[in-house]
Amino acid sequence: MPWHYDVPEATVERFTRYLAVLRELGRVGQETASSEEIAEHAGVNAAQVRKDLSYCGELGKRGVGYTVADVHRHLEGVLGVEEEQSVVVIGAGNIGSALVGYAGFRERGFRIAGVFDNSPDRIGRRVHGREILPMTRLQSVVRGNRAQLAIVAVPAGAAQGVVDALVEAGICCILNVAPGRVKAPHHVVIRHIDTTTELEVLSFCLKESGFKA
Amino acid sequence: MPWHYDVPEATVERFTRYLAVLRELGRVGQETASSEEIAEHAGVNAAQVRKDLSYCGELGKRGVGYTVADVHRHLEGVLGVEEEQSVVVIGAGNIGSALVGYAGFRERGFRIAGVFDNSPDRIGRRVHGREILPMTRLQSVVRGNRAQLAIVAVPAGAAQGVVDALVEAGICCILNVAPGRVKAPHHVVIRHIDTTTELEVLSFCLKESGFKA
DNA sequence: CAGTGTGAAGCGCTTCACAGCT
DNA sequence: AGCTGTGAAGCGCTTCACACTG
Repeated sequence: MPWHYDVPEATVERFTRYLAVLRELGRVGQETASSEEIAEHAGVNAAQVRKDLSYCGELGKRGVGYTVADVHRHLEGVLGVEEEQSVVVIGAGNIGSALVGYAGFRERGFRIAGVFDNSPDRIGRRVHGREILPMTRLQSVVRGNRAQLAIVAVPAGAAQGVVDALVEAGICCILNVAPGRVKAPHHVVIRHIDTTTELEVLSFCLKESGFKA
Repeated sequence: MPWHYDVPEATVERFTRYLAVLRELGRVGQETASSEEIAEHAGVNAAQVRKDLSYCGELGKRGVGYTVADVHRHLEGVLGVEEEQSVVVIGAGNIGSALVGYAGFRERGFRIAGVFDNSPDRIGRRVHGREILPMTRLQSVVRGNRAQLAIVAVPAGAAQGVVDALVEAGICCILNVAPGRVKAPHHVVIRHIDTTTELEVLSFCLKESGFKA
């Protein structure tokens, strides 16, 4: 994988959008696309698309555009989703269970390797066909599946402990769906999803009509 | 509400974090806090906290710090969550149902005014004690509850139609939990949550250890 | 003094504009 | 001619540094 310099986080986030756009264009049989066209679908500026894609080398043909299949494959490589990635989910409450049942993961290259919880009520039960495992099994499942990603979907108060356990088990990329921040060593990357926070921002937008998001 | 100029979106997002920090500090009975302390808990720079809070006017006392209860109340006002906001949820599948059952909304000032779906299998059933309503009831529920916020949790293909219906019903702030982008008139604010996208970004981080998020 | 409020510097992302391929 | 790739300008957010104040 020819990888040059450091890519802005914002660019990586757009990569995921471009990937979705190209997947769709490929599905309808389109062979090439201009930066203009990709930009249109992704909802960004065309120069932005060109600059972003240029991080991957010179993928386009001048006077022609980009080869859909080509760029698609390339972005999959850059994002590391050419082959299936194993993910563990911690927390089998409402949200954890919903995520386990979410078909979109599989379609986009993520396989759920295990679902964990520490509540005796839940351990042993099944969600969407998968047995809920005790946290004591975490390390062996992570290793057995070479899982590198984890989703934390537990109550706020339990999140820090879960993150610690994940780090201990060798996970270094974590998606935290619990509200509130958690601490982790520097080499661990944590991203947050907080639905309530999003609602609060939208609520702000209500008063501030001059606000554009 | 003394509101001056345009606030950067990044600042609004941090407001939600400060609010959480202050709520917690208030809960443990702390009366004042310095920008340093707030910054520590929120995981940002102290100067950032001061600059952000200065958008609300001069809330702090020099040589002392900020009055916790004061700033807390002020931020609630700025975010428009001093009093309960009604939210409608569209889509009663895995994720929509999980959100309806999520206690965190209520605690932070959001009340679910109605859950909708267009599947005859689901209409009339209950999720977490609430009856699933047909989309035909949307407009009257929105009006009856003066709902201004909506969460869309339907399959990607159905999202655009749902958004159109919401706009038609008078909603202008939408949280889209469905993958993919949707179009809406300029005055409508849409924010997106896409768990798979977050996983893709994390997957990128796996290869790029020089990447900091 | 301790800690806020803020102009100014710093920095990184976005957009422009155009040279350079095909 | 058409469209990419990219240096440079533009712009907005973050951080610094310090005047100012209780």
